[in-house]
Amino acid sequence: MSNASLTSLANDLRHACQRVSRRVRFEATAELPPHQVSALWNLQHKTLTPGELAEAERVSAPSMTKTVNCLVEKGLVARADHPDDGRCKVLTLTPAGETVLREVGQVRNDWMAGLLQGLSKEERAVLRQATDLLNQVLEN
Amino acid sequence: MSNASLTSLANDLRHACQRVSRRVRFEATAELPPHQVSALWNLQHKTLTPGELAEAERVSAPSMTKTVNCLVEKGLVARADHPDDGRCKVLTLTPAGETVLREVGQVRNDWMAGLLQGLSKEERAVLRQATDLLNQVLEN
DNA sequence: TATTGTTATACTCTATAACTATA
DNA sequence: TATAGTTATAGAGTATAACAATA
Repeated sequence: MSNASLTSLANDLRHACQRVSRRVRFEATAELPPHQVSALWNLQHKTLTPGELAEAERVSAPSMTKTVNCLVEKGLVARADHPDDGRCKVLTLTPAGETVLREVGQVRNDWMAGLLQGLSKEERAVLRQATDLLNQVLEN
Repeated sequence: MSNASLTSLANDLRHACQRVSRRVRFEATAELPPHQVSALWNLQHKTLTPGELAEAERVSAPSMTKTVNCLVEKGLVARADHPDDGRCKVLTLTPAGETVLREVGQVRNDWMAGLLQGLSKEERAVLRQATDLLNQVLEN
C-alpha cells in the first residue's frame, strides 16, 4: 500500500471513528455526564486509587476528587481505606454503579446496533474484522 | 447474522471507535480546545449563521456566541452581517482559520497513520472497506 | 408577534497552589 | 523529605432567562 493511501485511510478512518463517537454521545444521551461515565468505566472489573483513576482519565487529582465525591454521593462508587498504604484510598464500583454502567452501555449499543441494522452479512463480517484490527493496534 | 452477534459487533465497534476518538484527543493534542476545533470544522467549505452553528454543535446559542467571540478575537473566523436578514450574522473561516484546521488535522492524522503502520496490505484493505461502510451508515 | 443574536447570571468541570496525613 | 489525597481558589464552557434589533 502506498504512503498516500495509508494517509488517506488514516484520515478517513479517524473521521469515521470520531463521527461515530460524537453521534453516540449526542444521540444516546446518558443520565450521567460523560466524565462520570468514563470514570465508572475505568473501575469495571478492577479497583483503582484516585490517583490511578486521575491518570487514566488524564485529569488532575483535584478534579478526580470532585468527580469521585459526586459518584460516591450517588452511591455508584465506594471509597475505602487502602489496606497497606494509609495515604491511599481504594475505589470500587458498587452494584448500583454496575447497573448504571450497564444501562448506559445498553442505550449506546442499541443506537449503534440500529446504525448497523441494514447491512448485509458480508458487510458486517468486514466490520467485525475491522473492529478486531482496531483493538489490536490500540493495544500498543 | 444472528441478533446476538449483531449486538456484540455493535458493542465492540462502538468501543473501538470511542477508544480511537479518545486517544486521538489525548495523544494528538491540539493548540485549540476541542469545541473550538469542532466549530471551525463546521465552517469548512461553507458559511453558517451562529444559530446554525449552535445547532450543529448541539450547544445553546449563548454558548456559541462565546465560542465564536473567541474564534473571532483569534482571527480564525470572520463575522459579518447577513445580506438579506438583518437579524442574522454570517460566519466564515479566515485563511488563518483554515491553516489552523489543516494543522490540527495533520497532527491527528499522523497519529492515526502511526497506529496503522504495522498492518499488512490485506488488513488495511479491510479497514478501508469498513471505513466506507461506516460513512455510509452514518449518512442516515 | 416571532425570530436572531447577545448580555446577565449561575452552575459544572477543570486546573494550580496550599494543606494534611502517611511513608 | 516525598507521596496521596483533599481543600481553596480561579478560569473556562455551558445553560436558562432577559433583552435588543429585525422580520
